[in-house]
Amino acid sequence: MGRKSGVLELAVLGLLHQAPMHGYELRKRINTVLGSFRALSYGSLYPCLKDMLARGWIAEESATDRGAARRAGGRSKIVYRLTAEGKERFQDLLADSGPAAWDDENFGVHLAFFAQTDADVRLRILEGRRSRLEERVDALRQSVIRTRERMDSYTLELQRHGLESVEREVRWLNELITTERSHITTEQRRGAQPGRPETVRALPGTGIDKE
Amino acid sequence: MGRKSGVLELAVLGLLHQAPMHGYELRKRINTVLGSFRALSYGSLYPCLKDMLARGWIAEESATDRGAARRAGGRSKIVYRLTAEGKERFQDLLADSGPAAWDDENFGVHLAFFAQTDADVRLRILEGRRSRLEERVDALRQSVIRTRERMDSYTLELQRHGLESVEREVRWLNELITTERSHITTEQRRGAQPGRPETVRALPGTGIDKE
DNA sequence: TCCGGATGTATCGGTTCGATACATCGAGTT
DNA sequence: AACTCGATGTATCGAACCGATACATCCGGA
Repeated sequence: MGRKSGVLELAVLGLLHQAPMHGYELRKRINTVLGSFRALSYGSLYPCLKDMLARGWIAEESATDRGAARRAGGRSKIVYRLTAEGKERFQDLLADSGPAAWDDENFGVHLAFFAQTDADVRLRILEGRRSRLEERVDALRQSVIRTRERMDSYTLELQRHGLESVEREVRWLNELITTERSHITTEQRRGAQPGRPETVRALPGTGIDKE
Repeated sequence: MGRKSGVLELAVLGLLHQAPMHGYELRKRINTVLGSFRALSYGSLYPCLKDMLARGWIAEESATDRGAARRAGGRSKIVYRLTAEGKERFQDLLADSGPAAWDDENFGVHLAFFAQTDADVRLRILEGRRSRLEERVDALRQSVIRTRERMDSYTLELQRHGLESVEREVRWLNELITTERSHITTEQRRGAQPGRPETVRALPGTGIDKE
């Protein structure tokens, strides 16, 4: 039913880990927060919720809302929350820093919940993602060079733009990795416990309005 | 069957417009040339080809290859080519510069075959695409500002990066538009016929290797 | 008071993906 | 010469997914 690659599950788990909420709210947040990486429709969400419910990862917090549910069936406004198993499952999925976490969809979701993992996991994912993108850059460079001159300039420009986007994302990852490394070293110097380095703040260049 | 939005059809039509080829080759080219915008699996391609065949847009050029087909069934290596109706349909789809051509998937395919259309169509599509992206930029800016401070810096950085990508694409479009406009004016000055401005060359900054 | 839009749950049809099966070919290996 | 291996090539199937839609409630403004 809601089988897929698990990325949807991770997203739901992560959002519910922050606070209990409705399916509606869940969908909205996924589409804004992870918008660039992942879109989601109700046709996927509700079956997925049903699955996770059956597996005991989440539970209904039947709020029944403002007394308006006595009508047919009786159900309305279902608030979901994480169970203990759900939290466990969330940590498991999040801590998977293997190749599965490198690719487009998975990486975005992992990054969105980075604050809930350990620094070394973050670093491994970041570096894995980077190597993945570097492979892609190589392939694209080959492709651009090969078709250069043989194609019209529009096709070329299209490919060139695609290549540049990936190159730029690699540079972005490099910044993140640098920041991450400095966090780790300062952490070790202070002898902090390796578990939850309270929400890291001040990544470089978080100013969107300087243009 | 192969209904969808027509973007797949346009891609196939466009590639066959350049040269007849196999389904296999078709898939490869779509995934490299339009790679960043559109991926395609055989599960979509072959049904689509069957449809277009039935509608008379393409035809088999039963090459039967190197005499190796007498075995079971007798078919192997099917080369497809465009029919007259196919070419017509291709021009129709390509000339559609309406809102349908603004969105992610459609735009990439249109751009890839820009050399086969008129300059004014190109300009309209480019500008439409830009306005579409500008709307998205507005929404994202709102989103970033709204969640700023209320979220951890990773989520914020994720959103910020998404926003920056779109902003950069707008800038890219601006360059393309400028180039396009200059083409139109020089064309008019020379009094060229408004039909096929032979493959435009030398878009700005086509150097990929300067880093 | 009535309308429209946001909130909210849920499903259905159709499209697409990913994996796979099957077969041939050329190149290199032993 | 036989063998393997990867690229080429056609084709399909089940599962996942999207987009549209139906239905209902709530709230604010004309």
